[in-house]
Amino acid sequence: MDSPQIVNRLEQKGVKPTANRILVYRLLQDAGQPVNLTEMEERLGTLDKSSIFRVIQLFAKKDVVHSFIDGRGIVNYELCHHTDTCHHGNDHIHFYCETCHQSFCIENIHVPMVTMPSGYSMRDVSFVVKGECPNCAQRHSS
Amino acid sequence: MDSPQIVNRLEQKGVKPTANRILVYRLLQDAGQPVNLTEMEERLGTLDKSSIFRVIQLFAKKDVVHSFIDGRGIVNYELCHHTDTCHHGNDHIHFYCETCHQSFCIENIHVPMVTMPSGYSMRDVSFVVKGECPNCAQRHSS
DNA sequence: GTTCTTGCAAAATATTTGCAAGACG
DNA sequence: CGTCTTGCAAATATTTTGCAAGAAC
Repeated sequence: MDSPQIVNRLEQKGVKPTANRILVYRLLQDAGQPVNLTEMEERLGTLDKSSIFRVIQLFAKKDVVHSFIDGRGIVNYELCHHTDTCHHGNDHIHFYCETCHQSFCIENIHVPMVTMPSGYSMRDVSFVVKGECPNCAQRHSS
Repeated sequence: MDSPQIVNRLEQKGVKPTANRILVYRLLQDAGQPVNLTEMEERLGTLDKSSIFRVIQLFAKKDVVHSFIDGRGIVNYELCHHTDTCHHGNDHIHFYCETCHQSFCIENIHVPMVTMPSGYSMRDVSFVVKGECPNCAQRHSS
């Protein structure tokens, strides 16, 4: 996705496309997997942590990204690929590798439906599997 | 459960029953729902945070408690009710109330089985539903 | 020129460790 | 005595906010 397309995408979501926001969007896109604030800070050396934070907060509010808590308790962000304004949360499960501390989207496994006891409202769900990712498992055995 | 029974329980799990450990165990028992470190510190005014931390770390290692990350990214602990030494993780789902920030065990909903893509190992799972608990929902409507 | 955005600094929150004193056996 | 446990202080890590300067319109 080129810059003009990112601009379109952001405007579509009601976000004014500033330079920083385009940078953050591109980072999320290039990463291809969920990233946390510290990782974003490392990869965007020029941007201040708090600027990234405010961009990503805005993205979350405007449904440009989804966020979830990884297996360590750290917030991770990923682009929302849904069209238009989606107001749903996470629909697929995530995997957290306890060796390399990376998170992965398991897009083809949807979060199973559960029916909460009456009285509980359900605004979002989070299903995180912890273990070791294929990369790290291979490195171990070799 | 009285102190002698707590002592038995701890010894059964291979934990030497010191005064602090019995206090922490009783707190978890009385709470009846998952609690985090800060809550424990508040309720055990006399115990130092780091002492509680080391007790709860030991409990987790010895499978006296299970831990999970709540909807805010904060570690919560609950007693493990399984007999003997259990080496499984969490088997039921949790609910996190975004209003009162309390966590609840939904004991009668087991974490649904999922089959990860090949190459991923699966050591633990976490299924957290976020929303509003019955108490807070009622308070809203009244 | 008014509003929005950004960068720097620092506060707030949660977790974790170092170390010396004390308890226990 | 030697080991385990505890409390205090402080380090670390992550998230969040205050504020003033700068950019955008």
